[in-house]
Amino acid sequence: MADPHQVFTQYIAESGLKNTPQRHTILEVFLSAGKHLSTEELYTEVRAIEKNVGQATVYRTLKLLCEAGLAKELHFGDGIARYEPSLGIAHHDHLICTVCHKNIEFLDNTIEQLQNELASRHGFTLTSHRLYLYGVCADCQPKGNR
Amino acid sequence: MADPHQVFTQYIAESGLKNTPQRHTILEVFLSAGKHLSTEELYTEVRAIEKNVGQATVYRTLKLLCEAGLAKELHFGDGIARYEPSLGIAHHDHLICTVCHKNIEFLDNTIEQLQNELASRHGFTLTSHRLYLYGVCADCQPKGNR
DNA sequence: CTTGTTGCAAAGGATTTGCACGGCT
DNA sequence: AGCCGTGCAAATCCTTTGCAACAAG
Repeated sequence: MADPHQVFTQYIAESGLKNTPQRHTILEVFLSAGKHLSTEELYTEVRAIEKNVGQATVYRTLKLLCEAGLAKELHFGDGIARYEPSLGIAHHDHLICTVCHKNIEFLDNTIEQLQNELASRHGFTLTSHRLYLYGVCADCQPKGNR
Repeated sequence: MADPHQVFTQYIAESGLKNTPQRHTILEVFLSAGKHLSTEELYTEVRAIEKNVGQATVYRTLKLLCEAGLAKELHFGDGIARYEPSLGIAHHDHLICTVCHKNIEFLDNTIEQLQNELASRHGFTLTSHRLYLYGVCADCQPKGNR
């Protein structure tokens, strides 16, 4: 269970929306990409399969996927939005190399818990959070070790 | 010491740049704002003092301030960049209300330390990080307590 | 049939850039 | 004089939106 297409279909039905081939193609490509995709990258890959898809549809569908809880929007600091699948994927944060843009996903339960405590201490009901660590990865260290 | 104008002047000198009235006016307004400013807000406030300043200069100066370590760029998720002074201001993160956009600054040393450990565990040299907690503040809770 | 959906192109909003003029140094 | 900085407007970049044709329920 927890099949993304199924979840999507259900979300669509519940919202009175419609099930179109474009949407499922986009979801398909999005899920199988295996990495964070920008809208443009996703658009390009989708176009490789189905040429009759406009970028507007990719933007609209990506937004839909976020609402359906199937995708998460990420901002790595370069001004363009990236997306990653989120269904059945454990929450995690990102460690990003500012040189090669490689990124590592991590999860630190202690940090997560501290965040929740902190929010409730301020009377907030936490809905989401984003933690981005920017640095230089081992391969990109200035003192060339290679 | 650690007078921002002084730091700025020094940075400018070291970089072979020039000391202009616009730059100092912008810095002045920026420092005295006492809150996070978008480029447009800063531009508007600067214009109230000196009408002969273009927004391009505000953008350019803000970038300069970031390079000089006097400002930090923030992204609250609405697609527009905001800035806050950073010189002599302790590092902190942000807790943002998704309803009224009010934001609280906080610092949790344990979280900070865990981030560093995490980064070095992955071979990264951490240069900066951003932690954004999004939620609903006490005043904006759905079940109207008022 | 009714209403949501699509692709295209135009519109938008934020930020950047080209350029000729003006001002430090 | 030389060079950086400035304002203005045009240009970009990413994303959204209007619209007429189209397709799903």
